[in-house]
Amino acid sequence: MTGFRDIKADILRQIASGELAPGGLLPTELALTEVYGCARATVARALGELSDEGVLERKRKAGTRVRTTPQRQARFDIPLVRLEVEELGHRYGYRLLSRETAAAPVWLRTRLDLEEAAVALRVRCLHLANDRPYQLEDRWINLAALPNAATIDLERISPNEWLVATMPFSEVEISLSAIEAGREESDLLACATGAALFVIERATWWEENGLTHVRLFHPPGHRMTTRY
Amino acid sequence: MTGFRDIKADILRQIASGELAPGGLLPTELALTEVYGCARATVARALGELSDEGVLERKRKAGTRVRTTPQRQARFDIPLVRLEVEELGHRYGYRLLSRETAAAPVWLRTRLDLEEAAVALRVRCLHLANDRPYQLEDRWINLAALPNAATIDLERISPNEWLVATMPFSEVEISLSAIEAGREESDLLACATGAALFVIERATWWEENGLTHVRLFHPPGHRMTTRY
DNA sequence: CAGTGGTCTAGACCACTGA
DNA sequence: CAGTGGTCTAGACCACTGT
Repeated sequence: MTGFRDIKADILRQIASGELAPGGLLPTELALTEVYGCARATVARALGELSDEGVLERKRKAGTRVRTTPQRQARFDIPLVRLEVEELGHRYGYRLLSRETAAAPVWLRTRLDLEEAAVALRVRCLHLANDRPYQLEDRWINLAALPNAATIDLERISPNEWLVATMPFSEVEISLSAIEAGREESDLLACATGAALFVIERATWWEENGLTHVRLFHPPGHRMTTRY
Repeated sequence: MTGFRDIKADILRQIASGELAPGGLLPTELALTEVYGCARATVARALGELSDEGVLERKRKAGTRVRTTPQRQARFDIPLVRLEVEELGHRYGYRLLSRETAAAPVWLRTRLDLEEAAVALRVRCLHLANDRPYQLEDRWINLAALPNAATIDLERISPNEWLVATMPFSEVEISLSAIEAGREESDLLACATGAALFVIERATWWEENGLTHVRLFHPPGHRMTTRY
């Protein structure tokens, strides 16, 4: 019995072993049904998935080729902080640092495409693993889009968690970078001023309306890892 | 005509609008064929893809549910440095810094599961964008697995590029982090000592054999971004 | 054990695109 | 314009798993 997984595995094997060179042309789907003794839909699924994964390149009439430079993609899971901490076997803790309503600063308006008069809720909080700082969250919420946010009891539930449960989103932009810890960040994260922090930045929209922007700071040594 | 994309879009819309609550149960595939007026395979494809994307959760007999905490995944493309630079509209440059053969240090042997006597080629080079440092590459290549590496003209082609064209791989681990620039890194990347560098680390195996390990350092301000 | 998803088949029509 | 992939249909059998 030849399943679509078998076909994928066989093609990957052929690429690895050199039988299929980068840029090389594969047989047509119809020809492959005879090679593998299965229906065309099965071959189509195998090739289609390999194409999605960036291994193959498919064009009508031109056929299916092995990508010359395999489009490597790294997929990272972005779980809730709480679950991430618990997954590590640590005790999760949460502390609200500050919460204030203010006019949205220019950079935020630019980033989320907000109106000039936009008002935002700024929340800063700390996520702990075994009582040690794990992640510092600095969030801005567009109150025009999410008026309920103003009434949430943020002492008990983190904005992260509330938003995930509440908010639909249509578009997300995630950005990773490194930054030197300022005086404040180093205090809160219990590290040296000037230390290298790993920063995850996320902006979220719903139907063209900017909803929220958050910067998540991790203390030195933090790693985001994926394997495939 | 109802295609699988239409079905996906409609389900996402229902989740966003609240018609389908997190944890909520969807109708069975068979029931949905009547809702959308299409074959079961079409519904199956739509639900299957949403499941792969982490929006839905499917179990036999139990049915299909909306994930309570949407398993958000961020996909980042990891292209060849040269292409990445050219994509930005900059002129790509490359400079070989050093190249030496040495016994593999302990951390490398541990990381790649190498034998005690393993010998490695260490290559350090700099990738430039418009003559300014863009990425510092510090690579170790396991010569037992890739003996050809010793004979490559690394003045002309970067190890990155050579490996992509030459090397099949079965397993990759990518790790992102932030690190303070040491004296050497800051010199080469034209930034201050102690500046926060964004680091991409990648280890590659082929059939249980460690092939190469590389650390890619980016100067302050560098961002890795994705949108979906 | 019965209901649900997971996969496959054989056939069909269409859209795109290279020759 | 002809060949290729992209998608759909109607039907089938199976594997898993909750009841």
